[in-house]
Amino acid sequence: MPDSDGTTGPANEPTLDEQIAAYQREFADLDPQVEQIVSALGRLNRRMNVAYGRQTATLGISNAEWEVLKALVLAGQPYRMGPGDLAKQLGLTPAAMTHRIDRMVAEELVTRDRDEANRVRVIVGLTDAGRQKWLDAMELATAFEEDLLQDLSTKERGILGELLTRLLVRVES
Amino acid sequence: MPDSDGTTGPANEPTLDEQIAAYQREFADLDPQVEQIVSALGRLNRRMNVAYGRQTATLGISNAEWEVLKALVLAGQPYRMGPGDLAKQLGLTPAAMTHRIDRMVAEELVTRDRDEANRVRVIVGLTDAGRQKWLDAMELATAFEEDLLQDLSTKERGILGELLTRLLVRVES
DNA sequence: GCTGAAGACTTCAAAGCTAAACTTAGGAGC
DNA sequence: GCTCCTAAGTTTAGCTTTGAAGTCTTCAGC
Repeated sequence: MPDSDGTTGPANEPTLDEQIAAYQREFADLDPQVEQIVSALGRLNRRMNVAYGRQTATLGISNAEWEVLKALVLAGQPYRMGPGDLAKQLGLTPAAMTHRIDRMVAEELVTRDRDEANRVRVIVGLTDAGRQKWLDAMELATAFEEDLLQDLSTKERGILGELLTRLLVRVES
Repeated sequence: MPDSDGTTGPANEPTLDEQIAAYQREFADLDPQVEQIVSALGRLNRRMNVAYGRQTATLGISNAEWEVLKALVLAGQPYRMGPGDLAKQLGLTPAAMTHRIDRMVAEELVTRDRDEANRVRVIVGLTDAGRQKWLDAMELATAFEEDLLQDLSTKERGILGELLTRLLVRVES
């Protein structure tokens, strides 16, 4: 759902094809095939994050908070992690994690306790309300994702997943 | 380049497979195929942005500034756009655009002038130095992207590009 | 059992973003 | 040719994140 009305102004965002053509004009040795993949990845992701943002907003949380809930659920029962590990997974500084946890504790999505066995450490735990928020968000997200992939057959989905995973393996190793 | 040394601490980021398995445990009606695609997309994009960030940093600019340069080049000769149109393309508020242009004018990457034909409007233009930065960044970026796709054959690249484009069309229309 | 050092947050100051109020130029209606 | 309205940017206040400095455990060595 972009501003599909052409009435907004003179400069609409170029289409993917226009974008690639323009880059080729400006940078001669560009591989259009590579550019198509990379640009599509970037644009897709931006659109998806906007969509997720709209969904989490209807639940009264932010995408940032949703990320924390995801990490805690991912950790599995009993849904506990240290702030440092959370920060690493989310790609944040420890300072940002401290503040984010502050807010989420105030909203009662998570708890923060000192680890009695090792009082340097802190343990962040998911509350029931937090787990429920994650479930609600998951419901919305999976519906959106299914809709996104609607035009792809099961076979095509398999191929796409496999190709993306190979790229990911290359970047993460 | 993640923290591939396991020495960093107890909680390493789960692999994609572990992540999907965990979500399935916690959310029964999850389609693993869909989840693989969506999660791979998200993780890929995060890694890529980190990589781009390292590259632009070596050129003395930020990813944010690079985005502005890209938009101006994309507009084509004579590389001029209004702040409002820039903001729309980059997904920023006009306020953020004002500040970002302030910084880039100070760094002499762009110019800001009032449109004499319509004095409500402002015109942001690319300087020669700005265009050169874009070229330098493009050089680094294409090398990285080619490396990222190294394991995919030409045919596989074509398939991937086509599938991603179909998803993008669905989200952008 | 003291002391120094390392580790795990937290605090503080500064950068960048958003939302909302404000300023100014251009047009429409009378 | 005023007056109101709209559009385009800018300014301001508040929030989130970062980087650096600070605090408080724990542990290793003596």
